[in-house]
Parts: sequence; C-alpha cells; structure tokens
Amino acid sequence: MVTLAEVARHAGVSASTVSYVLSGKRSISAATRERVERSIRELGYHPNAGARALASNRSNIIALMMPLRTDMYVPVMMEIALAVATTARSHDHDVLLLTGEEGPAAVRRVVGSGLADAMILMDVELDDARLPLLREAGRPAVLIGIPADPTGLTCVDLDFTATGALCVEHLAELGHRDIAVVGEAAAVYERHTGFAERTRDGLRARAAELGVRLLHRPCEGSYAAMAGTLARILDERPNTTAFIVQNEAVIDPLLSLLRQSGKAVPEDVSVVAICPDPVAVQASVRLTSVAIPAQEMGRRAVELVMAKVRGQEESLLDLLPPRLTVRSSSGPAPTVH
Amino acid sequence: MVTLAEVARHAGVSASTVSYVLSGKRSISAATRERVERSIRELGYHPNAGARALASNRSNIIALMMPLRTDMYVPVMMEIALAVATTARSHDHDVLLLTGEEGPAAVRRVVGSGLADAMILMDVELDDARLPLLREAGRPAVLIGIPADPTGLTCVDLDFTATGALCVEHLAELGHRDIAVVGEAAAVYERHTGFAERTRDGLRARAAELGVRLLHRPCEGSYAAMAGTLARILDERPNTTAFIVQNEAVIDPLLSLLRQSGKAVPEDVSVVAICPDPVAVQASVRLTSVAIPAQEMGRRAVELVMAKVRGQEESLLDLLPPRLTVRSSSGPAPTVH
DNA sequence: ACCTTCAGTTGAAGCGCTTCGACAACCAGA
DNA sequence: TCTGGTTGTCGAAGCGCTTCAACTGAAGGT
Repeated sequence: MVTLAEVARHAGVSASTVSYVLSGKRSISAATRERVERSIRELGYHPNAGARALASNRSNIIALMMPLRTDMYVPVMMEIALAVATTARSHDHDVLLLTGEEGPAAVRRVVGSGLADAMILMDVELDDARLPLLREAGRPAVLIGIPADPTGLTCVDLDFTATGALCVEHLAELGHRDIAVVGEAAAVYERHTGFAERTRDGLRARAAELGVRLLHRPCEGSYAAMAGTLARILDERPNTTAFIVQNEAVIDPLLSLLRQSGKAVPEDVSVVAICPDPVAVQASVRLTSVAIPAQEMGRRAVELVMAKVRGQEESLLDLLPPRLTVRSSSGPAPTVH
Repeated sequence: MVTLAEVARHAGVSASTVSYVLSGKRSISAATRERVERSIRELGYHPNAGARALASNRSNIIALMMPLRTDMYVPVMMEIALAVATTARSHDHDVLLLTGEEGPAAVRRVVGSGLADAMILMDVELDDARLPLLREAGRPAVLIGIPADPTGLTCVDLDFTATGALCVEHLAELGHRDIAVVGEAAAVYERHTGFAERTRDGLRARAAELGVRLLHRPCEGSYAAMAGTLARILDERPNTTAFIVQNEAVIDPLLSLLRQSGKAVPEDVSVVAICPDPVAVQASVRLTSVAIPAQEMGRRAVELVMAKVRGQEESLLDLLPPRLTVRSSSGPAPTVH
C-alpha cells in the first residue's frame, strides 16, 4: 500500500505538504500542487481511511439506520437508501447500512466507536426507542419521519397530514361524498408509525370540515386481503364513490377487483393513491396520486446532516408539501338517478 | 470519549492487557479479565474504530456494491442487502453501501483506502467492468451473480439454468406443449445480465429436449407493457397453454389480463413464476413458483467472504439448486376438442 | 534601507489502538 | 536445588494520517 510519506518523497516535499494539498486547508503554490498531484496519480495513492479517521477524528461515514419491516412498502425505503448513498458520495462521505436487528444499541455502538460522523434514521415511530440515546449522544442526526416529540431533533418528511387533506379535497371538489380509505397494514398503526397516523388524521379532519363521509380501513398487502377489505367497505357503505389507497401493494389488486365487479374507473368510482410516481403510472389505470418523494427525502436528509456535521444549521422540521397529480383515475362523482 | 488507556488506569492494568481482554489473543487470568470488563462497563468504553483499523490493518467493514437499476426487481435486492447486513453483524462486521453511481472506480477507492476488508458485488454482468479491478486488487470478494468467466472468483447465485429447465419440466409433465415465457425488460438482456440469459438458455435447452414449443418475450414492468406482450404472444401462438413469468412486476397484471380475457387459471392456462415466495403467495392466485432465495444468497455471500478474510476457503461457484413449489396456478394442459 | 506581512513549507507531536518481545512468577520434573 | 516450560502481564514501537507552531523568503510599505 502506498503511503502519504512515499508520495511526499516521490514529489520531493514534506508529508504535511501532501496532506495540505489533499485537504486544501492551507495555500499551496500551483507548482507544488501540480507535482504532488502527479505523484499521487503515478503511485496510485489512496489515503488510508483508518489513519485519517484517527488523526482527524472524522470518519467521513454516515450511518443509515433502516429497520426492516416486511409490512412496509420496500421500494420507497430502497429509493431513499440509494438517494442517501449517492448524495453522501457527493459530499465525500460513505454510508454504513444498519438494520433494526441490533436495536437501539446500534446507536450507542456507532456513536461510541466513532465509526460514523452522523446518523440518519428511517422508519421512525412516534415514541421511538432510539431517540433518547440519540439525544444524549449529541451527534449530528436527522430523522426521516417525525416522532411525537421532535424538540431538538431535525426531521425530514412528506407532510402526511396535508397529504391526507389534499386527497380528500380533490375528491370533494369532484363531488364525492362517500370516500373509503385503504390504509396500511394494521400492524403499522399498532406500532404508532407517524406517517400512517398523520395521514389518517389529515384525512379525517378535512373530511369533517368538508362534510364528507369517510371510512378508514387498514389492509394487508395481499390480493386476498384487498378483496376482503373491499367487500367489507362496499357492504358498510354501498354508496362509496371514491377510494384513497395508501398501501401501495394493493393498488393493482384494488383496480383489478373493481374491474371484476363491473365498476369503471373513473366513471363509477374514483381512485387516488399515495405512492411514488412510477408506481402511479405503471398501474393498469394511470392513477391520480400524491407522490411520495423518496429521493428528495433522502437527498435532503443528507444535506441537513452534513450541514450539522459542519456545525451549521439548527434543528428543524423539514416538511415537504404534498403534490397531487391528476391522471386518469379520478373524475366527477356519478350522479344519482 | 473514553479511551483504552483510561480503562487500563481504572482497572489498574496496562493498556495491552485491556487490548488482550478485548481480543482474546492472549490468555488472561479470570480475576484480571473480570476487573477489566467491569471497568469497561462502568466507563461505557467503546474501542475507537479508526485507531483499531489503523493498528490492526482491518476495518471490520465489508462493502456491498449494489448498482441501481430501475428496471430490476427491487425487493429482491433489498432482501439480499438486509440479509448481508445482519449476517455481517453476526460476524462483528458492518456493511458499507455503495451504489453503481461511482462506477468501477469505487472498487479502487474502497480497496485502496482500506475502508473495507472485503467486497460483495451485486447485479453482476457477464462482462462486468468491475472484475478486472477486483482481480488485480486481490481483496477478498464474493459476487452475487456469475460473470462469463468466473475463474479465480467466488460466486453465489441461484442456478438459473436449472431454474429455467425446472419450469419447463414441470409444465411439460402436465402435458403443456406450447409455453410462453414473459422475460425481464429488454434492457436487462441488452446489458448481458447473467441470470436472465442463463434462465433463457435453461428454458430453451430443456424445451428442445422435451419437444416443447417455447416463445420467449421480454417485457417491461408496467401493466400496459404486459397487455401488449400478452396480445402479441396470443397472436403468434394462439395455442399457448402455459406461461412462465420472470419479471415479477407483471405477475399481477398478467393474472388480471388473463381473467379479463376469460381464461381461467389453472384450468385454461397454467402460470409458473420465478420470484420470492412471499410474492407468489400474495398474488391473486397462489402461484406455482421457483423461489428466489434472496436471504440465503445474502447470507452465503457473507459467510464465504468472511472465510476468505480469515484466509480459508478457495474460490468456488456456489450454485443454489432451484426448488419448485406447486401451488394453485398450474395444472394439466386442457384437452383439445 | 528597514521592518512588516504573508504565502508557502516544514518538523514534530500526537490520534487510540495492536502486537511483539521481554520478563516475572509460578509449577513440575529431575 | 536447579532447570525448563507455562502463564499472565507489561512497555514500547509503531500503524498513516492531521495539524500546530515555527520558519523562510519575497513582496509591500515607509
């Protein structure tokens, strides 16, 4: 392995000069810089990560903690993770992948060992066990999702309350008065995952304001579960003319079931989905939807956490405003004969 | 931050003794060990990762390189990644997440800087640009997927040739003589991704042996694409009585389209999928399928790469045998009237 | 001509750990 | 009693980098 010292010798300068060329923390004459850079290239030098971390007390790594829930929609997680990784690289950092397996202790381990300079936490619950550790650790951290008490923490998330409200508004404007919501799996609510509860609250509040009748039902991710949920919904509210779907796994099953029961979309029933845009356009009907900006969330989380590492930026709540795109699955409520 | 030296002072021993207690590389009296461990607990000591890496020349990190392809089925990737992360933890290692963004250069960077002790590469192409770098680097590495020339490399993968063969056999035994294959997106083949080509080869070879007529068509991941592909297939081969689906994104669309065109599954047409088991059981028909053992692949990749880090284990090809589970989507070919 | 300033460079002191060789202290065998 | 082999512990030498204080010249001001 080539070391800094060898580069220095090869270029005829001192080790510290090479270090300063690399970090840019002191001015270096153009000639010297040139010479050093040539030596680095010729020798194929790469600074040793461990030595660098030890001397500078910075690892240039950010930890991404991503609990695995099989009942959560995976592609969104994945998209966030990849956005985090690529954005981190553009800040000259790498990403360490932590699963939920290890539990809250992972926070202590990573912080204590100086393995990572900062952390990004995903799948945050309202009363998350990792938060006390995080607060006491005092390391730069950003949450994707919002806990019950976000004081002193920085959080990024889609504004799910507004998202719920927006869906209801759109359908209410089209004249729908009986709306059914196909929510996430029951376990998601039982775990008090913020986004699911907030969406529900947003839906309910706006529905009440607009005088719309709302039926909210959780639903597992299988075709059979969707069939059961749909049957129950139509049984309880035969006049339902619109559906809002949050569990992306059952979007296609729902459309398929509606088709089978002779209901045309959007002539007979409207459907609004809360999902990433690609999912909305690949479904059998191009769906009116509120996008989940997974990439944007990942990107912002990194920007915010890097700012913290640099010592800038206070804690804040970064709520992304929802954006509803009208496509072919929503239309005026059918007129009653 | 608590250091090893402080622990040593607190326990009344030398720094090296503490180090040996931690690593177990020398025998330590029970009494001393006890005392040191108590000090560690009381002070809340965590060894500094950078210092450790510098001194021992091992980072206890393995890099997972996962190129992002939006045309690849994401959940499988995710499942592998999570399996890799948790298995790595059980070997006292962490996982660094690298995307394809950086290209082959990432290999050089990670190896050169000593950031990772080993690498696991996903989404390997037949003629992968990362392989020359990997070979010359001489670091422990394992591929998930198999390149055209795997000499000197260790690879883990499902035996996709056998998988293709198995699907055809199953359907041939049931009497099907006209089988259509819904493949991955065209781009996957154009990129020469090993698994897709090998599956196709396995399908074709076995079909030829068994005297079965096979139609292989790539298909993008949307409902519209599946509709187009299905129409073409039925146009070209009206007598098709069975489908083999490799692109998991269009499984539900296919079932939905078959239903719409009045074809019952499995009475009129049989469907066999190549997908993770959860996908097979959550579809609208419980699918006969060959499982993609994502977790198993991730787990094995880590075991193999850790063995290499320890200096054991030669390079080898770890081909997992396919397992076909008969469910409710395949049955005897309909008799011609 | 002299002093100041500052850009450019350097040597040396660590960062916190691992590991090697040395060395007591002890036990068993002769 | 002495020798030889364990066993348990320690001191010191790095690992490869960053960074601080200090130094050297040359440019600029008076």
